[in-house]
Amino acid sequence: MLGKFKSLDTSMLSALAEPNRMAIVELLRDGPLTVGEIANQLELSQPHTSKHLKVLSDNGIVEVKPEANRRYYKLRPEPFQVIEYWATSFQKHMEKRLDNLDDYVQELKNKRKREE
Amino acid sequence: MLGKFKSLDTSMLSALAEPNRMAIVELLRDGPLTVGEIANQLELSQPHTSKHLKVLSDNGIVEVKPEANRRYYKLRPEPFQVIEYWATSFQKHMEKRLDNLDDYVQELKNKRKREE
DNA sequence: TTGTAATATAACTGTAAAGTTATATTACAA
DNA sequence: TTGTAATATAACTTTACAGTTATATTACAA
Repeated sequence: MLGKFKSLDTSMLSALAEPNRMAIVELLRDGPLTVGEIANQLELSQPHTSKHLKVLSDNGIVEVKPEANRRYYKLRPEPFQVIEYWATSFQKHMEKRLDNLDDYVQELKNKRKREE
Repeated sequence: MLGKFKSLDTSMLSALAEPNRMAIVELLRDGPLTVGEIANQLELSQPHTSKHLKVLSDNGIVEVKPEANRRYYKLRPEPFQVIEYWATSFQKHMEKRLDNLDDYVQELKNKRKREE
């Protein structure tokens, strides 16, 4: 039967689904940045940026490295691995179901043939 | 340099990030269902279910097949392919950056050695 | 043709989250 | 020790969206 399936954390998805946060994440792809650098590049206010970073941080998408009075934010790789794994298994599951459907149809055909 | 990168559609992500909608999507993994069947299984009201299905439909995550006065909703495979591809490229991009960083550090070391 | 089942949609309410403004905290330099 | 730059956070306003209630639409069966 169709195998067990790990659900994807929807709060983590929500964190990524907000456009400004997605923009932050894409910025950080190229390396760690401070709050100020992020705010400048995306033309967001500092408190706004901090708030978004907190959401990303609470959901394990970024981590902080304090350095003097600056704070460097960088991406954690795990969430992206989790998402990739989820999408992959999801598709496998769908394909498998279609295969099973094929088998079922085939089975019906064979049955009919045997009864001719 | 780091290659071009296709952004992920955040509205599509938002559609998936709502818990009830994620539940609907996971239900539909196992095959098409009518609105009523989904509403029953998830214990959602009919209008509520229709509303969520509209969001999923507007974002290309499901498609409808009317049959008499029922409407069968089924998953479209594309969004999941897109998400997988996005997560994969994202990770590749990050790894590549780290490799470049390694190269850079190595370069600094060589330089220092030559200057000894 | 009337009644009913399945679904969509409009109109509304409540709440959560985005975004702003003002203030607190921390580290450092003059 | 005072001033300043970088950041966080509290308090607030506004907006978006989840969820409900009531009604409209469609297909079919009696």
